[in-house]
Amino acid sequence: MSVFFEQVYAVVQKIPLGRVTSYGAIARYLGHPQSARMVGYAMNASHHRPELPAHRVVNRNGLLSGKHHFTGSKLMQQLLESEGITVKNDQIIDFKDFFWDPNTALPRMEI
DNA sequence: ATCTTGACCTAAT
DNA sequence: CATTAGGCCAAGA
Repeated sequence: MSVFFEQVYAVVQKIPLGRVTSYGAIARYLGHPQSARMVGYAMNASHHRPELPAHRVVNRNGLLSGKHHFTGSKLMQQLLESEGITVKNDQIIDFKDFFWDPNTALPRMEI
């Protein structure tokens, strides 16, 4: 497994409860601003890590693009709503209010 | 070995 | 406004 994947998991684990972030934000934080797809791919490969709060990662529009990868089509939404986030039509309401940006919330990765 | 398919994003048209 | 094009690179066929 590549180091990049591990870094993605490390960031995802730091997402506070009740907050969400996006694939691109994680990619940017890891220094690969154009590798957002790889973050998504890393999540796809993260099924062997049940403790990972994968439901707190959505796309940049607040859309639950990965809900089909959870067991049960409503599970991702239920997990988010159980943390106080409102979801309607696979879309997070007031997304910007819940958005958690690792680039500002975490110390920037030092050189 | 090649080809296709993605839990994506940005910039340009 | 909407649409396209390009970049990213790991797996599965």
